[in-house]
Amino acid sequence: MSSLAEVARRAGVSKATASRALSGAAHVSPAAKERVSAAASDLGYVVSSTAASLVTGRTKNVGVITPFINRWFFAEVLEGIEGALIQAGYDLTLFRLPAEPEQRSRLFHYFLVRKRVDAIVCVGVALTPSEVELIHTLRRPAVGIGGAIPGITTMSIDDEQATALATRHLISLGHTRIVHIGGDLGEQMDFHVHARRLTGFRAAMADAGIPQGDDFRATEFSVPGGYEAAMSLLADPATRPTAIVAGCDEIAIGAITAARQLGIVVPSELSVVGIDDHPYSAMFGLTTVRQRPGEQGELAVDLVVRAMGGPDEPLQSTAIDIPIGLEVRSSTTAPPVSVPGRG
Amino acid sequence: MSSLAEVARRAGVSKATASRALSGAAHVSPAAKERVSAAASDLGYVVSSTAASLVTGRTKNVGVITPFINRWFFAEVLEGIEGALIQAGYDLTLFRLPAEPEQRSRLFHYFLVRKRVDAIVCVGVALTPSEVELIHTLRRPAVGIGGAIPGITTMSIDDEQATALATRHLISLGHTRIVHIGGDLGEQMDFHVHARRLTGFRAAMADAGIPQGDDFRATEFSVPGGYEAAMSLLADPATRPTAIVAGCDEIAIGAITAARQLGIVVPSELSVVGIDDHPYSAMFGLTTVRQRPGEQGELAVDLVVRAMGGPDEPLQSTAIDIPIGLEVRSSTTAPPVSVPGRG
DNA sequence: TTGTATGCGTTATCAG
DNA sequence: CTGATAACGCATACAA
Repeated sequence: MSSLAEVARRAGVSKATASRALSGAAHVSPAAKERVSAAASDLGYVVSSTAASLVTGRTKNVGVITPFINRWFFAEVLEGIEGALIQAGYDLTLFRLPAEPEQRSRLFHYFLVRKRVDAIVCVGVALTPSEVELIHTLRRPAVGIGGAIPGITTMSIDDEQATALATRHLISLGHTRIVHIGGDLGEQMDFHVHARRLTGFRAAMADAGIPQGDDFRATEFSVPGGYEAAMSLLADPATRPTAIVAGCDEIAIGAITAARQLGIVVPSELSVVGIDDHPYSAMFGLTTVRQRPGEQGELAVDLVVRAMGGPDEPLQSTAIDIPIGLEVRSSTTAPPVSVPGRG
Repeated sequence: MSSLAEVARRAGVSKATASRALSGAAHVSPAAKERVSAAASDLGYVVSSTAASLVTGRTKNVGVITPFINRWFFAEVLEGIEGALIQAGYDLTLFRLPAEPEQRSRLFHYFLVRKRVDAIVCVGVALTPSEVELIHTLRRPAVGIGGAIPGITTMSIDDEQATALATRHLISLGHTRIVHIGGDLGEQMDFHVHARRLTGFRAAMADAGIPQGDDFRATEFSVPGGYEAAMSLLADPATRPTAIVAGCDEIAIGAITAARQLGIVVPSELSVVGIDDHPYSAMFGLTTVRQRPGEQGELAVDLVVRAMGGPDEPLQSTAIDIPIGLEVRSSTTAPPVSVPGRG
């Protein structure tokens, strides 16, 4: 309510020194500083960030774009971003990316562009070349999480390596009849993660010289999705695999639930491995490939904050590879019947 | 980049008419309007929201405060809020409420106060009287979700009625040995929902004249939490209950998983009912009490948007009761051994 | 219908 | 170290 002018008057100084005293940017005599702070707190003064932004050109606010809020990976990233941002003194304005191209365009050209944000963090959205160009003309640092985007700094796990790692773990245990339950290739997310995870799975199988037949089931990236897919996959004892590589932990958990329901013992009769290290995985003893989305969010904030602070050295257009690791629990073991091994 | 002045010059009009043409607020000749829009799109002009805010005093931005992002209820509410807000032309800046009092105070007195938001939506946070007072002196409409707050408009389900409804369902089926697995009363969330749900459970039991003994287990509001609690609760066949009222669906799902693991058949040997209607509930056939968090978020936005649009008629300080309903699936049935009924 | 002029609340420049 | 003063980019009251 009260303005800087009132604070200055009450402290008996000019607006300029009041501003300097409050922002702490320049040298002000201790006495003046003291009087100004006292006046400010008396009046309950708080800067108008809009006025400050108008003159500085900086908003102390970063925009986050994401297609989902209520999904584990995205929510986790968002939490990481939020924490890091508020610690760095920035606000976070949240934009959910609409699926429809027209709405999406409106987001970029109307909401994002009004000089409201100093930087942009995209999670799980593959910017189009024209969107990248828009961001560049805005001269705002941007970083992406979840996949590589030409022209901007991004970070993500290597999706092919993730399923490959999981698959090799199974193969090293002696499995050869392995099926991948992953995301629907038609309902791709922005970075083709479904396709990439399938590719990694098949590459690992091929590398091991394992012939591939009916090796893939598509389903929703959720527990019910994994449950349904596994229910049909495991129904026939004659044809069912000895191991499953799930596209994510939620699918894996659904598959384990289905197996239990069908009386199939995990891991002695069926091994299951997931990707994520979801908080629910430990309870199911799920062996999984660990990724820490929250830390990815924090790292992204580090990068944009540094880019905003420093001079105009624009963020390098690099694709950072987030390390992954295999978390071995009790959902994987050697297959029930001995199969011809390789060593 | 380009300013209104440039647009005006290019269109051959004054800044005033350019402004009027773009905002569409006042009458502008079709010809002028046409030229201005053309000039604006040629230049890729976009209003500076900070400059506009400075003069109008409105930011077209609402603040959302929530203690969690990555929990089903909160994320769901957030999605509802986000969608409604963007449709109404507002941005959403997200604040996660820190647990520590000092950080919390900083959030309110520093971040929230800088004339950045036109309104506030609190999700699952019980504002203190002084926080309510702060919001009132800011003269910003505010609405809360998740519990009643004296002095501001709030909405929530009736937590006592929710567990009471679930419990009565079980009682009507003939159960008398019922246990409530709910949240830890020590780790209360802001609105004492754990305590209120326990109260509703016990009230329903008392109303039915069922004597209560060891009738409550505290755990974490999560699948693993429900799993662990149920594992120990159900271990002894001699003492185990015939039915469980879970504090939320995730606990219920954990309990069902535990029961299956112990070879206890749901529902013939054990009935389980939850609260929420979580997307995973259908897969487990979980009978539950439905609440739609997303719709609560949308309703909250409706209210604040209306309050911002209209004159200074501040939001009524009412507590809106969100309707709930029982969703009967296959996790509940009559108890295994006949017990003395009442009718 | 249109143009002119003013002010929103700060920060930054430049003297002093 | 401090004080005037000029922007920042826009919306509006007022005059034409």
